[in-house]
Amino acid sequence: MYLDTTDIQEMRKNSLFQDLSEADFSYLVENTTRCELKTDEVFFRQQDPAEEFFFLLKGKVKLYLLSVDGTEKVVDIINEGNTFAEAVMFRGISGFPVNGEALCESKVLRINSEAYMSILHKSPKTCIKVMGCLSVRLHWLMNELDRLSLHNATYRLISYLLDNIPKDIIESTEVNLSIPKHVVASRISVTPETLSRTLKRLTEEGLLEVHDKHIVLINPSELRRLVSI
Amino acid sequence: MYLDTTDIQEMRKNSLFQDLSEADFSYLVENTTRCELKTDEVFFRQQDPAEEFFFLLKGKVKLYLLSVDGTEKVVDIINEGNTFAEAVMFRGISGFPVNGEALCESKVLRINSEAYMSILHKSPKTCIKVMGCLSVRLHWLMNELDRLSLHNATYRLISYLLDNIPKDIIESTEVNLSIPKHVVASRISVTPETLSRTLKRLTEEGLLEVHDKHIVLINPSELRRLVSI
DNA sequence: ATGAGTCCTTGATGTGGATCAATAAGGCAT
DNA sequence: ATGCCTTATTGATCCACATCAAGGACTCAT
Repeated sequence: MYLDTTDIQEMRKNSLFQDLSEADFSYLVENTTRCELKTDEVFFRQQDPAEEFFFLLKGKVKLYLLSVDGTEKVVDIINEGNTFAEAVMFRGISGFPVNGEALCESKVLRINSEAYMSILHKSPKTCIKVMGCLSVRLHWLMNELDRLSLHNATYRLISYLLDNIPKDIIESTEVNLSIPKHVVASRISVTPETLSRTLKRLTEEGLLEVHDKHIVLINPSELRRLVSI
Repeated sequence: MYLDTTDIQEMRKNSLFQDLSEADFSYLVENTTRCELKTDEVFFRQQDPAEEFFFLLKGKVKLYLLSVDGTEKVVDIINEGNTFAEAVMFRGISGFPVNGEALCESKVLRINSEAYMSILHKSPKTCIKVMGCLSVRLHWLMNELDRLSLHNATYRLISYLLDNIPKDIIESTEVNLSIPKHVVASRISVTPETLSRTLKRLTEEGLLEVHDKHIVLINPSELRRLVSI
């Protein structure tokens, strides 16, 4: 399925495409298709040949790893307006390192990697932008590694919640989990049971209010203090 | 201190510099200094302004994070011939995300980031090489994240040991830990006590032999089987 | 409305690894 | 040699979290 005007506009906004010349961008658009995903649809798997990368127009996508016994670890949750799996194309080896699955009805653009690479070969400016994106992710991952090994479940939950609100908010704010709790659990590397209990404890301590997927952070400043200690 | 011929030769071998023209490379060399480090010498800290990145000529360097209570997590151990902290220069923000400390007497080249960036601006080919490096690191980190959250201490220790021998070796092989055991422990995110006990258990199971820093992997195939289950 | 399928919660129990503490063993300076 | 310091080992204890198991709330197809 091909792209319509609004798709193209959305795509253009992303930092990987902003700097492209009109001609290059059109060329890229010609090498891009749109694709609609149903909830729970897996649209690429670990080891699949990676001849394209993706731009999420609408919906939510989880990237996850499967271990041999079937347990899954959610590595990242992609939101609208972001690209993903773009790092794969720069490696020699082809093959996705993770699985990609839609968490709800979603629309993604599949962008041909070779087409994008040919453009990069002509535009150092874009290259440097891309490197910026890559290294931001790199540092984010390093931070994740740190959180996992240095900190406990409560810390990780609070961090996750705080990541969903602007950094300067100090009054009571609501976070709307748009994904099932068990996916959140996997994202922060705990079991659903532990997530449930941790939420309960924080509620008893007067820091949260949980109404299904709506979570009220009663005292964001106090929460920030907790994770910065 | 400035570079001598062998320094320059070593540096040239690294993939970040291989593709540079003779002129560009010379220019870079002019913007590079050498620096000798004593054991345990900290030569950059988290938040320090990052105006350069590094190439390790000789020795060993650990990159680590400190949390507020002083516990440290070794994020990576750099070996001779590799660059590090190069990802920092592509982010907008300046400031190292980790601390760097020599594990033994070491020699590093400090390469001016701005000089390298100006070369990148002219050479898409090099850009793409750099992106390759970045995404390899990205996937390596993702793998680490996976190991940490999905697997236990024994798994991580065995993986660490196996990373130090060629992938096709099947007979008994010796791994020489060139770093103190407690650094290994931090690298795989366990306490020294746990590392010690795990080594002991694997020895009792006939899989290893430990002689101080020399560890004999008696049956590499069996060890590989253990971590692939 | 009935049953089946999710998703979440709650309780009971188990365990891997951290923590605390003591001891040993190897530099290294005096 | 002596004492000191760092690294490594070993035992005892503790705790955060996983696991197992059961039940409730909700949605959806029949």
